[in-house]
Amino acid sequence: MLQRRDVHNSDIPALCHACEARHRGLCGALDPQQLIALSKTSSRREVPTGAELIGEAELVERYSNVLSGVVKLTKTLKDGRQQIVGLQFAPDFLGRPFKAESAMNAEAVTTVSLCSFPKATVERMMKESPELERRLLNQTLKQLDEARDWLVTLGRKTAAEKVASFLLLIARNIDPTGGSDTRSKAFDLPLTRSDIADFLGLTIETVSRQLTKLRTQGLIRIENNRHVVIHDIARLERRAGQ
Amino acid sequence: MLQRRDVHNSDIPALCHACEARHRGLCGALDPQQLIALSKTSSRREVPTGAELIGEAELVERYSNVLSGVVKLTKTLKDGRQQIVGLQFAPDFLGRPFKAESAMNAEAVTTVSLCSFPKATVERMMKESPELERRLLNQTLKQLDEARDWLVTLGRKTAAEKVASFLLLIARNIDPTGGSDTRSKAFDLPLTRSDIADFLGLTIETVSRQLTKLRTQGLIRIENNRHVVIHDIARLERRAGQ
DNA sequence: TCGTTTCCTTGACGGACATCAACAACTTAG
DNA sequence: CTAAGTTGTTGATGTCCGTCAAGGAAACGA
Repeated sequence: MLQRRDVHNSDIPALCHACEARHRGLCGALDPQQLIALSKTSSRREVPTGAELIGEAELVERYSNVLSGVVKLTKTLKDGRQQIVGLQFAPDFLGRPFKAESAMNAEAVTTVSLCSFPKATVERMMKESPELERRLLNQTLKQLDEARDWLVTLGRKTAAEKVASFLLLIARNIDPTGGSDTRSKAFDLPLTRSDIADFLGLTIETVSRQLTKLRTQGLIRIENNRHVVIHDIARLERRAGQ
Repeated sequence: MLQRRDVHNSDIPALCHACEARHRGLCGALDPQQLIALSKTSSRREVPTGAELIGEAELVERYSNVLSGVVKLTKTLKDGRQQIVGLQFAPDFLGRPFKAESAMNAEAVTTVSLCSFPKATVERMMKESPELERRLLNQTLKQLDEARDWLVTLGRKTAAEKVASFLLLIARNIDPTGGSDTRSKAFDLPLTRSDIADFLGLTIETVSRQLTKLRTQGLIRIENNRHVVIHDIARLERRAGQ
C-alpha cells in the first residue's frame, strides 16, 4: 500500500497519516513497521447512513476503527422491541475480539468512514504487541464504564432525565460547531427521534414531548429537528439527575 | 507463605491448591513461580453479608478474586436512587484496572470469601505475562456483554419479563442444589427483594407481585422467601421475553 | 416471654409513560 | 407540479407500575 518518507513521518503509511486512530485510537500502539504491515491488509471506506456493518456476513471476519461518524449497536427481542446498547464515535474500535459471531447489530446512523482489517492480522499483532492489547483492554474497560452508567439511566431515571442525559452524552462526544462559550454548546444530533427512543428505552412520542419541554423551558434550542443548542450545560446536568 | 511439594502439585502454594480462581479465574494464567510470588502478598478472607468492599479506603489499592458468594456493584444518584450495575460470582475479578478510585460501590450480598492482592503486584505481573492480561481482557469483554444484555432488559422488558430474566440469570450463575432434572432447577436467591428491585429498576412491591404471579401460575415455587424452584426453565425463558 | 426490627406481601390509588390517532413539514419520485 | 413516503409534533385516552398504607412472618435482643 502507499507509503512515503519525509522528515516528520518517516515510514508511516500514507493511509495512516491524518488518521485519528493513530493518535487516540488503537493504532497508536503500533510502531511504523507494524503500521505498514497492518495497512497492507487494511481498507478504508465510507458507508452511508443506515448501512449495516455487523450482521451482514462480510464484516464478521474484520475489525474496524471508526474514523468519523456514529455507529449504533443494537439488540432486538424476538417480538421486535429494540434497544441501542452502545454508540461508537471516532476513534472507537468495532468488533468483538475472541468471538466468531456477533450478538448485536451495528449500523451507521450517520455517514461513517471506517478503516478495517482482517481479524487474523489484528489477533496476531496482539500477541506480538502487549501495548496493543493494553489499549484494547482500556477501550473495553471504558465501554464497560459507559454501559454501567447507562444502566443507571435506563433503570432509575425519569423520561425527562433520560433525554437530558442523552443530550449531554452527545454533546460530550461530538465536536461542537464553533462557539468559545464554555457554558453553551451546539451540535447536530446524529440520531433520529426513533433512535433516541431506542437508546433511552422510551417511545418517540415521549422523546418528542420531553424535547419540547426542554425547549419551552429555555434550556435548549432546536433548529431543523437535528441542530441543538444547549444554553447552559450546568443547568441541563442538573436536569439529568447527575 | 505456605507451600509444599508433591507428585501432582509441585511448587503450587497451598493457599492456591483448592482455589477455583486458579482453574477458571485469572490465576490460571500464572505459572507456579508467579503463583508463589503473588501468594506472598495475597490474603484470603471471609466477609459477612453487607460488608462494603469498595468505597472504603482499605481495598482501593487492592484487587480481589471472588472465591465464593455474590458481590453487588451499585451506583447511586445524588438523591439516593440506586441501581445495581453488576453482580460478581466466583471466580470473578473485583477492581477496576488503571484507575485510582472506583466509580461504584461493591458490597457483599452473601457471605463472601475473597483472595486479594496489591494493585501494584498485579499490574507488574500483567506486563510480564500477556496471558494474564489476555484473561483480564476476556473477563472484561464478558462483563461488557452481560451489561449490554442487561441494558435490553432494563430498557425494553416489562416488570414480569424482568423478574423472569433475573431468576434465569441467578439460576445460570449459582450452583443448583442437587437435582438431576434438566428441566427444573432449585437454588437460594442471594439477593433480598430490595436488591432485586435495585437490579431490575423496579420497586420491591412490584418485584413481590411479579414473583407471586409466577408462583400462582405454577412456574416457580418459593420456600422461606429465599429458596426458589423453577419447574420448567424453557417456559420461564419464554416469560423472560427471550 | 414480649417488643423491636427486618423482610416480605397485599390492597387501593394515582401518575408517568405508552398507545392510538391526526396532522404538519420535508423529501423524493413521477 | 402533485402524490406518496418519511420524520416529527401534539392531543386524547389507557395502563403498567410507583406510591402510600396496613399487616403478617421470621429473627433478634432484653
